[in-house]
Amino acid sequence: MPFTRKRFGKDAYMVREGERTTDCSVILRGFAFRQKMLRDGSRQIISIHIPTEFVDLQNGLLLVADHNVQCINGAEAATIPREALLSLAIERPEVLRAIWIDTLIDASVFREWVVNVGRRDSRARIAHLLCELALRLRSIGLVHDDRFDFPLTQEQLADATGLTAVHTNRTLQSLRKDGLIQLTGRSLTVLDWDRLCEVAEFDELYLHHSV
Amino acid sequence: MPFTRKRFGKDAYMVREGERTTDCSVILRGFAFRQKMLRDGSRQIISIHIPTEFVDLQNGLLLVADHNVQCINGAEAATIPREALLSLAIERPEVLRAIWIDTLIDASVFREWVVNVGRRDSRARIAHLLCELALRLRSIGLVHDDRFDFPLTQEQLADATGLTAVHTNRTLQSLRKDGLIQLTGRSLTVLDWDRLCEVAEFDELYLHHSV
DNA sequence: CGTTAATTTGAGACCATTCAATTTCGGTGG
DNA sequence: CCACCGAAATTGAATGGTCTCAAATTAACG
Repeated sequence: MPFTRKRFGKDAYMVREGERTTDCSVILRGFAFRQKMLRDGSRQIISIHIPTEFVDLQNGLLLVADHNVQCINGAEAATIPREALLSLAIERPEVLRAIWIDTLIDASVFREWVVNVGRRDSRARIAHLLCELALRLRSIGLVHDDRFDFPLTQEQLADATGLTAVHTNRTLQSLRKDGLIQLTGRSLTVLDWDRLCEVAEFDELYLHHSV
Repeated sequence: MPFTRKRFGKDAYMVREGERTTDCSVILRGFAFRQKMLRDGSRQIISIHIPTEFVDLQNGLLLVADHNVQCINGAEAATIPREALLSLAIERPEVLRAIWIDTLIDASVFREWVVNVGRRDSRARIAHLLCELALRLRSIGLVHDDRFDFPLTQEQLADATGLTAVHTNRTLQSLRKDGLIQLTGRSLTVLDWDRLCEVAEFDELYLHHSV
């Protein structure tokens, strides 16, 4: 399948809202997130994406991007022209199936994020985001001894959880004080997985890892 | 295509979280919504669905439901066995394309809801939900003179916007006082579409109606 | 009509925000 | 290697939007 390898610098945009879409990208290295900006300058991060994941599969059929995709500390991606992906999907049903499942799981994650920002308090919100990220990173082998790379700044974490940076800071301190996590620099260690899940009311069903 | 016509009573569950899925349903009459319950009894409504829409297309490939689907004031749906839908999709690429687009737009709506509950204040949240619903209802001809059927109770509206019922009530009053909407019984009239959109910071791009 | 569900109102408390200042950290050049 | 710099993290204090709880009013329904 034809693809182009692309490098993105720190905080670079991979897709911009309103742009006509032409291709889909898989992250090869680094992290990215989807986000929307509001007029007052505030930002909502909608999902975080890790290597091996598509960040914009919807570009396969939707002609205009409805949100931004931004990478975090520089990333590398494989960009595939829309037509190449579509024709492969039509030729090989198992590819189509995989793509569709990916889309469906994406949607499931979005639903859980609605619940997260809509109904959980600040501790649970942040804990939930960490649980999700830990599990997804584990599935691609990027967690070692309950420790993984956590590239988000506290401001970005705030934008992902619908909180302010200040309150995110205080909430993280609260989680640390309780011995749930350790967060230094860009490295996060889950000290007590069970209690973290408990605080987050985390149920991994929505990730559909078994499918 | 084989399907069963099903009737659902007031507040009846069409799909339950954790259940093994077997089929997909299209709403023929009435409204439904997707929701998740938290342990403390609080509920987050994730999306609202109107006639002609699939409520659980993800059941085509995901084997376990990750959320509940509940109808509002009684509804009627056409239930299609998973296999029938899948084999039709494989036979006829244009059907598959339509199904995939539907899934993608669904996901786009979820993303916008994340933004809504994550970053907008109570007035904007409710206004935004109303704008979205009005536009979608208009596209199937259910809006007349800027008036449409609004079946949600204030408690359900609260669960959809991540607010409490009390605060939803006060916010609705505020929108009424400003002459933006009229809401009596189960009938909603948009009195000033432009200003309502303004309050909501509504941009219909994410609905992808042109695709 | 009677009964329950839904809406409305009031008052007080609290979680999260805002704004501003300070400290720490990571990177860069002298 | 250290001084410097900007970004990120942290702290404090005051404000405010939303919540909680409880009661009263209105609407819906058999």
